[in-house]
Amino acid sequence: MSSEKTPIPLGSNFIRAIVDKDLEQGAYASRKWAGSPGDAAHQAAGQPDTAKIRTRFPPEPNGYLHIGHAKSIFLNFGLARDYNGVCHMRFDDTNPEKESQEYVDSITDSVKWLGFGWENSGESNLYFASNYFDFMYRAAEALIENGHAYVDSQSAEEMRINRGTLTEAGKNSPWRDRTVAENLALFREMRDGKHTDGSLILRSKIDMASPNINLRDPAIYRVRRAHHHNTGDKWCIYPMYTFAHPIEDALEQVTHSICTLEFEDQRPFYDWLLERLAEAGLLAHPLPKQYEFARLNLTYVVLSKRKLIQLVEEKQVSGWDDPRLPTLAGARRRGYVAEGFKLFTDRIGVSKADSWIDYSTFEDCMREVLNINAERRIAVLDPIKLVIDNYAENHVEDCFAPNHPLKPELGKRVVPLTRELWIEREDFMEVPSKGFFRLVPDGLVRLRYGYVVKCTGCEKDAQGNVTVVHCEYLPDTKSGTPGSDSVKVKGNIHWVSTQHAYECEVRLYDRLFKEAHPGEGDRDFLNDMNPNSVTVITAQLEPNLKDAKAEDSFQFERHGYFVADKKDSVAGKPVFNRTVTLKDAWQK
RNA sequence: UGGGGAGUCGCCAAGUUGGUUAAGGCACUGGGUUUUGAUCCCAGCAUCCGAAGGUUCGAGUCCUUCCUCCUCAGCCA
Repeated sequence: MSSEKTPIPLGSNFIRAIVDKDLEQGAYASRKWAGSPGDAAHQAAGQPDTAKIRTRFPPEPNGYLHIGHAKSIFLNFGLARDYNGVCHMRFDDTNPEKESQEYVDSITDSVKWLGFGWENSGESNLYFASNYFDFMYRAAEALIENGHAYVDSQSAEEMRINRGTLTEAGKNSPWRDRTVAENLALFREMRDGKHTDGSLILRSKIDMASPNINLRDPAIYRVRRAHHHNTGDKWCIYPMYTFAHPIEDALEQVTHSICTLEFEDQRPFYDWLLERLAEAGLLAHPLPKQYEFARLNLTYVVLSKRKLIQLVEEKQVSGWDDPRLPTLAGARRRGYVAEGFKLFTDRIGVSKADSWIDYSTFEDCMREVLNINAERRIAVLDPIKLVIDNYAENHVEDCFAPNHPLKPELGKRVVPLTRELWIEREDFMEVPSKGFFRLVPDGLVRLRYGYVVKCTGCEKDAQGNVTVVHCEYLPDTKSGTPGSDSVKVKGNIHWVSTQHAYECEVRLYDRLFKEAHPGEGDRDFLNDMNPNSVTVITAQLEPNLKDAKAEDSFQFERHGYFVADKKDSVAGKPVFNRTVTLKDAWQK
């Protein structure tokens, strides 16, 4: 048995492999944590960090979170959870012009909704990049003092020209050799509001000939007179992402800084900056390391912030929480559930390969958890009347329907049976197509949880449309009675008593786009929108559905999963959104 | 055409230091169960790892060349 292979752990991916190795080698064992973010001196006075690893989820509060962010959330928070670490919730708010409290609120809501928090044993790991502006300023001065940064007087246009191209080296700025004293004075003037927006900029001094354009003296601090949602008007200079992000990670003692692939080229600067600050004594080793993974691409949706904003602003959808949008706020209203997101992220994995996930994979995950969690109810979405001609006119009879076929402990509920019922229009065919085994003239079918009935015919209007279907019931065949099995039928249809039904608005949602890759090639993505992405109907529901609370999910049997709308439901009068249909091997 | 990445079954994705039969999931296809044409169960599903050469007793894993795709030239993140 020496050749026994060790089983591959579930959810194994390259990032976990890195963490495993780091932990095994004790790469971060010497870290200290003073209970809050801070520089080398601050952390040195703390205790050995009990968190084995620290990760962070660092959105910019300039929009709503979407399904793509969910991947990052589960990755970062999930890693921390699985490795006895901590994941920080951090707002990367270094660009005041785009950010707002509204976005901060929606983001925290969504992350909590997915099941994560940042309170750990009395410590809140909710942070803002803007909390670190003082340190960032100090770090910038340290860079200047050590000859690693300078104030440039070139215009943005001049800088662009002198940056060179992908294949040609850039040219040094004529201001690159200002003295430390001069740079320091100028930078302080920038801070003190002595210079207009855009007139001066602080740049790191690295190499204008670097083949990596991100190393050609990247800008790190700009003058920008804008009100910040958090720091108000305290600052008129703001750090750039490139400069701010590594510092945020370091101050928070983050070990594994995980971001998407497009930041790969920034990693050399990330390391360069942190090393320079460590040399200056502002930070201590071990320093955080950046790792990149492939962002999520999902068919039939758009995840770009620009496009999402366009859909909302042009009122193509009802708002950021439109149930058809891939935003987490929209997904929640749609009835998608957090546990389904977890399943989804586990299922798609994490790698560096660009990939497109079929939207159906996402839907399947939702079906899978909803199948387990959602109680069953009966709903007739496209009603047509069925009359049981041999059933007593005013009789009301109790039928018993299990709340969940997989969970008998959830009990049964009573649904009233009467002479006139609503059934699904598509469950009757006067001339059946091949393979159809529901209601047909002279055919037998079971009224689910009730009796077997025999169809006796139908009535039609002047146009030939069926208006009423007639049948007769077989008295000994009631579900749950000894005789119920006496007659075997293949068809099984659902129904609601016309006199008891809850007439209700139901929104049938479908995909927002009709193309797998909206806007692919030179098409305008708006032209790829599905004109039938929502159909509002009036359905006939089983009466107790009136008591559904907002955000309660149900399986409407034989149809799919539906949720009582979070926004438009009122007590005693919920309205429902279709989350996802059931799989249907017949219609396809 | 410079730099940095990626290419394993229809869609994802494991494949540590080369070791001999290429995980797993989803989808799909059969069959069974079923008062949801759902669920569930069982079975099947890459002689091949972007291509071509090479090294080796042995290569998805090493070397060479080539191909394809993504990404970087904001005082955005």
